Amino acid sequence: MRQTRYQQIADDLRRRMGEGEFGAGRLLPSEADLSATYDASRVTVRRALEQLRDEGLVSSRQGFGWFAATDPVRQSLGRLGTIESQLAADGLSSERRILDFRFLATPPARVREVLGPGPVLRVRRLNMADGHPFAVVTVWCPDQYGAELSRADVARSPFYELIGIPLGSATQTIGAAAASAHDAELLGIPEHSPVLICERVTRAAHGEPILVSEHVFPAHLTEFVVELTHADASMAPSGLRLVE
Amino acid sequence: MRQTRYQQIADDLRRRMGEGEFGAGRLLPSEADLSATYDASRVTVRRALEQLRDEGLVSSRQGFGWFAATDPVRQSLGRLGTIESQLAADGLSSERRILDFRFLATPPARVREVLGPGPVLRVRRLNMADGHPFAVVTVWCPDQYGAELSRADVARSPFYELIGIPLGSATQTIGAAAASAHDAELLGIPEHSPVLICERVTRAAHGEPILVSEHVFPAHLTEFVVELTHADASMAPSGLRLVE
DNA sequence: ATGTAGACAAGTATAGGACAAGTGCGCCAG
DNA sequence: CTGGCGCACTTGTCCTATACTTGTCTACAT
Repeated sequence: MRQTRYQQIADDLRRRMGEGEFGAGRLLPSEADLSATYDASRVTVRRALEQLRDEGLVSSRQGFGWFAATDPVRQSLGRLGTIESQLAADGLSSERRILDFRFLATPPARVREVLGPGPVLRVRRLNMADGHPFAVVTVWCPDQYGAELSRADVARSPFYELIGIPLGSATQTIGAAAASAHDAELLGIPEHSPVLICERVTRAAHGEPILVSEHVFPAHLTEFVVELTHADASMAPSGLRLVE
Repeated sequence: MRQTRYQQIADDLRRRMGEGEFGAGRLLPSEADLSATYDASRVTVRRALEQLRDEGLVSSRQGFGWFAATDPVRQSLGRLGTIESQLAADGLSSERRILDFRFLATPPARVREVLGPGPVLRVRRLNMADGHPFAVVTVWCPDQYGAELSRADVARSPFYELIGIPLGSATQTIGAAAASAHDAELLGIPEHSPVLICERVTRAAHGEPILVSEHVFPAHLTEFVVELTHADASMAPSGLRLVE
């Protein structure tokens, strides 16, 4: 047994919810039904459901049942899956609208810090989910790798596939800020409303940084979920650090 | 024999783990299984596993099993340590100022969902770094565990130490919002300025949720860092999900 | 010092069951 | 048509039992 049974069931339910099988606030099958379909005891099914409840994906009412906590389409993006893959599973459009595609001789300071002083390709795009904008993404990539890419390439495929070299580790930084006028307009939210900002430095397998990306999400639409398999020795959220 | 048997086994297990045979928090074969496959006694297998435990590669729980401790997210989060330890390393003071300490007969709905309907202890505090506030923290804890705690206890020690039962996993949700008037005043920031909000459900080793906590940080002071040891198959930040 | 073999205690996961309490719905008496 | 009752079904909470796991110990061989 590689995993506990209730975790397998929780994973499967999470996946099924992600595929929209249980719609907006709809009821899930009863514990008895799930127990039968998974061929597991009710205790085990309950443990799986309770874990999903801890994650905020479902709620329950005695005598009534278990139901998806929020809108299924958005709910679909469970746990550590990626948004595009989840949307694809839903058959929903996850369109990448390219806003800007240009080579910069002198990148911003932060990008130079990571990628070095050379020229870079900067691509700015708007990610759409189900017809609505949900992220403004900017990607910086060294000239060397970006030179062979076309605007059409970038619109069609994820960036990482186009680079053509194996990726290694990445460092992801999550912060918050007030929306700039520009981002607010693109995302259809009021200026200065809160946004989540995720900066990511992706490195090649050999360790050299090859991509810097910044994702801006409306705060009311998005949140990050991190599973910690053993609780940290502190009440403070893990991974947090003070900046500047 | 140039090497001891248990060192050979430890080396082999280390190699197998390095090849990803036991990924992220997955269970290893039981001591009995390993004993059979390596044709060694259980004691010897244990010595090998204990060596790996000393190296931080695996953990174990009685009655459950051995599992790989190499979850990239958790590892990096753990490595970063807590804010308090960072402050201590910088020679800065950190203080916990208790704002409120009371028992609630009927907790908020979200807390009831996780902890159950019973009464809870709610502690609200202001975390200070170098004399400046940097977090408003609210912790909910079942009456059962909170009954023996005093206000002084909570001010002195981290909550997790006071509960006195071993902690298991946790689920951490990171989002952003505009600061409420109350939080803004406590943190010394303008109302509606962006804040990072981290909700955390901490479970005991046996899986029962025992703590719900909410941390509110000023966005300009704080960010989360997540290390991914192998880049995800998407440009989208890992762990993100859309909500409501 | 290292390894083998075995026995026992303590903890975990799961199955299966019983019962209480809450919900929704149809039926029936009025 | 309406109100109330009962029935079927649901979750919430307990219990026992079993199989399996790690933790710990003793005895013995190399």
